[in-house]
Amino acid sequence: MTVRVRFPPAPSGELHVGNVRTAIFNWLFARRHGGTFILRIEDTDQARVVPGALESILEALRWLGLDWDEGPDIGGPHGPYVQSQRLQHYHRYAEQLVEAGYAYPCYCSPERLDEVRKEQQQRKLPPKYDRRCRELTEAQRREFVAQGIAPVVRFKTPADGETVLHDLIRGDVVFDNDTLDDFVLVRADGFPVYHLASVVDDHEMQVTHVMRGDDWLSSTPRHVLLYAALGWQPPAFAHLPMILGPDRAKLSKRHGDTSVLEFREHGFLPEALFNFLGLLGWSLDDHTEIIDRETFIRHFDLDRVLKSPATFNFDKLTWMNGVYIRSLPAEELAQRVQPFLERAIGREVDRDALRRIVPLVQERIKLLTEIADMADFFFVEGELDYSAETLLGKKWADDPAGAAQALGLVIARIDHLSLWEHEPLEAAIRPLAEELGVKAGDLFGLVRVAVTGKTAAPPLFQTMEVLGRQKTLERLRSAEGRLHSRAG
RNA sequence: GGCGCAUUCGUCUAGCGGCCCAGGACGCCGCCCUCUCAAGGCGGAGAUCGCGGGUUCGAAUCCCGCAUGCGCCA
Repeated sequence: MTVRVRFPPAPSGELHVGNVRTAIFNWLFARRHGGTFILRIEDTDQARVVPGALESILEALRWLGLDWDEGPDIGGPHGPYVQSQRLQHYHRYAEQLVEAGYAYPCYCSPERLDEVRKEQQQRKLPPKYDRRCRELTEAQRREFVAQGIAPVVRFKTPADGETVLHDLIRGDVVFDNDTLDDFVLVRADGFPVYHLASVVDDHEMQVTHVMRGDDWLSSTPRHVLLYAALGWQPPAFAHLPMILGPDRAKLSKRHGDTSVLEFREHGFLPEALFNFLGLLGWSLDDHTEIIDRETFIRHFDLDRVLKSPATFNFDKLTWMNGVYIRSLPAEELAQRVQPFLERAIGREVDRDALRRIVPLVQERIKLLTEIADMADFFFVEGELDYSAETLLGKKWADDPAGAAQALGLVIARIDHLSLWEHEPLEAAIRPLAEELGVKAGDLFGLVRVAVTGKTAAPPLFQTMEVLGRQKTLERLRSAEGRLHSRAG
């Protein structure tokens, strides 16, 4: 049997990291077993459909490198892959269920259902439909039809017995049928409810494994019952542990920036997010943390999926992102970082210049966005923005004249260097510290602020090399000048 | 309220009866390297394995209760 799995997002908002972990596990399972990964759009709840959401979901999946074999945009042998375009399928089976006595039309008004529910709550009973329309006579039914009441279709849940769910991750889970409701299959507006639509689609699309969040576990007995009533073989079920926010509640938009595309905006690499999410609820062994896509595919399986939920650990993701950034070829990192830098400084940057800068910052950034803070000074024209206090630091705070003199000497030493590279630069400047009777670090610190405007920056001499003779000297003279005017 | 699921360092996890008075990773702390910041190296603190009963020569690992958390149903 060849594996067929699906990922069914609702186009009601952006794809968030909790959902996408489910997509990753499904994708991995399909790729591991040479199976098919199906993308299906569950938009039967039309009121919740958000314009543009579908496109952004597809974009997020593509960004993470999750490709699908059948789906709304590419079609496939079991299309269409959008539920709102499949209504006739659901109606056909709903009718079949009614005719076979497994379902019935219900004409109860929302008001009546509300009253029933309230009364049950008062009597501390579980809220359940009281099944009043289950045994309507033909005459009563005709009467409702004559009144023009649009019915919902309800499933006739067995009053007793139990339904067993064989879950690949949690084992057998048993539900008493009397705790189940006569749930709605088709709403009054003719749209099917999730349970019907997903069962029908999973069957017609020949899905072999339903892997979804744990939050669906409680509704699965309904699905099992539906499969039986329709005379179908149910797929295998695997309920994945959920991802929690810092407050240990199911991760959602409420927890802030949880959308996949927002992670992209914040400078995370797709391969890092993929790695991190793939390790939430699954592990390769007792020590491997950095796992590339191919290794995931080679080893992923359900037997190492955990049962317990996992809290999303932002710090670890950030660390992992740094690992991936450091492992990138410089050329590639330059390419990835370019849009973030351009956005920060507000103009285009030259790729060749960036290529020379990247090696200096590569092991200093954990997020692509950090390129801005780390390298913007390379692109500043004219004066750098820093205070005299920053320039002088602790060492020179009481001796601006000394600092000015030191800068003057630095300038004199490097002004006419024949080779403007970091080694000769260092060879020219380092001995000066001893001559001045100051620690090398103190002299370098002064020069660093003069050249970069920052106290924390990439290595000084390489920075000077990349910055170039002209800009470096300009900045040193500017700093010297500021100190003179301050001292004077 | 009913039903269901889960419970190992702060967090992600290893562990499937003796190798564990519990291993790895993130984070935290210290030291080293060092021109700052990082990266890297070394070391440290951190879990009576939710609690209580069993079973067993022996339990984080098996069984039963309880507690707590979460989810679903409206």
